[in-house]
Amino acid sequence: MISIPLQQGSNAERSRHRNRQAVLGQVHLAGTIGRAEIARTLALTTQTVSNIIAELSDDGMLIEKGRLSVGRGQPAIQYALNPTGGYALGVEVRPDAVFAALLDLTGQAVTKERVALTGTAPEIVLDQVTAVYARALDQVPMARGRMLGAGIVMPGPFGLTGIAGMGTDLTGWQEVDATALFSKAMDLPIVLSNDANAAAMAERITGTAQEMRSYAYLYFGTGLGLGLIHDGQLVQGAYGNAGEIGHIPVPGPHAKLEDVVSRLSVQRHLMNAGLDVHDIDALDRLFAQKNAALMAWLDTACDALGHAVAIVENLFDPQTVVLGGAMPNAILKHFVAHTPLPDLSVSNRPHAPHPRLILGASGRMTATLGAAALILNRALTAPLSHVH
Amino acid sequence: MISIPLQQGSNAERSRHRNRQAVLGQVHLAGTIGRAEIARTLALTTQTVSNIIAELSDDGMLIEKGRLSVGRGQPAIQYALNPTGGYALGVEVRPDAVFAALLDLTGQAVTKERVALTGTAPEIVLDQVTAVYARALDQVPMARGRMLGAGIVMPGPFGLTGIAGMGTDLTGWQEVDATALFSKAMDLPIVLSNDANAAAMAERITGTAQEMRSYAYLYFGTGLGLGLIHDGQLVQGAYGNAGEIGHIPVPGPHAKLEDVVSRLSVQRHLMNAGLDVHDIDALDRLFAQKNAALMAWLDTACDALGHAVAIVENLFDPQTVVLGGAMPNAILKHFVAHTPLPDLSVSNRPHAPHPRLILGASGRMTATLGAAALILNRALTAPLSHVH
DNA sequence: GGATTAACTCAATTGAATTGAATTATCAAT
DNA sequence: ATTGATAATTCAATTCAATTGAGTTAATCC
Repeated sequence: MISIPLQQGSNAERSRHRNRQAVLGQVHLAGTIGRAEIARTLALTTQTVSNIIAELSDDGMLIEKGRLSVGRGQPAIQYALNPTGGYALGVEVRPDAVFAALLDLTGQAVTKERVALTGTAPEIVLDQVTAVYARALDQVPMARGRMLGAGIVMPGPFGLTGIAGMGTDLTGWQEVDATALFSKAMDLPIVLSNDANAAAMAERITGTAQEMRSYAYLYFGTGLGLGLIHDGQLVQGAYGNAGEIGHIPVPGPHAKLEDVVSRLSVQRHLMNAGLDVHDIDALDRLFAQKNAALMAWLDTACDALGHAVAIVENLFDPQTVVLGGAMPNAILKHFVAHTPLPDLSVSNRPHAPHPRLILGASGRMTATLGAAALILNRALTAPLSHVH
Repeated sequence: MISIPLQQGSNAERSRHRNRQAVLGQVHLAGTIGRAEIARTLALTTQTVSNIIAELSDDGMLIEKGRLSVGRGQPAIQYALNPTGGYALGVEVRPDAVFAALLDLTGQAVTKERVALTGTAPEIVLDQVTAVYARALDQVPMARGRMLGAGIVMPGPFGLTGIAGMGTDLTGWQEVDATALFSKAMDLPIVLSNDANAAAMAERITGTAQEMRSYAYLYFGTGLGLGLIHDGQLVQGAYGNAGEIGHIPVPGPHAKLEDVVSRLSVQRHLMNAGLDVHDIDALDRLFAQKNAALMAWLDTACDALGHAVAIVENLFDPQTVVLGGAMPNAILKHFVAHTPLPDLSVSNRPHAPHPRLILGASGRMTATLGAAALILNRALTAPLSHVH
């Protein structure tokens, strides 16, 4: 059950599928909305939308939310996503642990769990993931039979590339078809991605970028990742490894960007200052204390981040750049406030509709929640068509 | 008649339109192909494809090319694009001249023209463009009534941005809705883009990237541009200014990439060496003579280009990077052969299916032909759907 | 020469949209 | 308070473009 991009023709069945997706997407975007308005935005007739909504209500995906009177005419019956209408599992596999969360259709987490790993071999990981999935279903029996799929986040890059074997890869997984493996073990549709892509998608489903269709997300993980959303869909590249912004060369004594901007980088820097900091909370405390070593690192990192933003803006011309990831919220806020935004950029507009750099989700679970968002997005976003 | 991306539902009419596009796309891709094979790749029935092909043949878009026997069974009637079935006009507006070309449905140029400009004011440009369009229709009367649209290439960036007013913009056009203007003047669907995007699309329609759906194109223009093709469509960014790779900072004494890699850069460098070189042919002759100043510039440029390739590969993970533009072919070949490809890249694969850097179209008309390709692509490429 | 295979065609059916007419609920004007 | 305008909704009939199933044709294989 993998997702394959395919040049495919259209027929009645596939049209209906697309229209169901589009209707759900409009409801998600609006929060609550009436049929006539959906019909107008999708260029369908109200009758068609009525039929689809009846179907989706039967399936438990939508619920009525009373009537809303706007000016003259009969007030429109409002519809909203039914939270219990569908669930998505998000799983993040790290070298030392598996994080998992079960999200309802509206993107709310209904379970969260962390499981330590004794190794990263596929059998060990698979055992723990299926176990955590089973426990999630036990906690939320309603989700059984309503699972939309599972998003799996693993350290990229995927396949054999020039940056493989550099510590980011999960040992034992280089030659494995992870999608097929998880799909078989859990009997679910699987989407596989890296942390940055997942986090980027989370912003579209529940975060600060819900109304945007084109934006970039800079993700603080072990390294630095980039998630690109274009027309509401991830740009994953021809082989699924797009967004490895941490590996681009930067000016200065360091070889690559994530040597200066990443969790590993700050840990190394603090270690040189005699501080052994290994988790987000400790980092948060240091920041609250305005620790000199940390502040020095932040200065360098802000400059490098400005460089990264310059590249991303000029290459993609996004609506905005979102900053988030496995970092304390206060530090991300500091970055948003203090990163020097380049003048020489297509995004340096006199009357910009959005800030160029905004705050995204932070904390340990960001990528895990994003993994589930990859699945939810599939249910809620129809590919767009270009009309003339 | 502009192209607006829109979340839109599907109905019978729009399905048929999509299927016609997809059938034409398969014929274009294959050169000649039978109905049953098209039906298989598009997941439609042969009956449906038969009906669509009958329609397209009636419209003059397809022609029969005999039967092809492959093993057992009745040999399939082969179909090919009918060159005279549709035409696209490509227009490139430069500060000093307008270039135009009329392409038939297969991407062959049937007319080419250069018109000098006395100024860049919208009225002047519009007059010359409509005149050159009229002359093209006179030369190819068959094209009258069969025009698919016009692609217009103008110096970006579009709208007000941080890199506007830096010599790349066309004076008098900053506040103008160029698409509406051309559309009204010529009564044609218009696609507006920059030179790099257009050239990138040309490779997909007639060039070296016909079978690829995701690649990047580095374009030597006045500056250095980037065209991104993802899933067979241009990635233009939220405001249409994606691909301004020339403006990203580079290591070294220069501020930005196109200070080192571009036509302006080589001209400036040669000027410092006492050589006043202003056109492609002169540059070609210098290269043939292995001129020392030029060779020195090439060394620096190759390094910088390698830096650009590293960024593009790690951010997009494309199938390949195509190098082309308004440069002598021999020099582009030199770049392809001598640009140092970074080891630290997701594209550095042990068994790469494509070379990482390949040669694209070169010469003065590259972007002009590409402008027309933007229109042809619209007729030949259906957006893809993700099936599970 | 008969069996097999595959492309193609014809006619009937189906799925999902649209169309058009009728109904209902609200606002606005008299 | 009544009436008219407006907009959402529903019902029934229609239309569009696909699929389905049965037959025909033209090649290869044995």
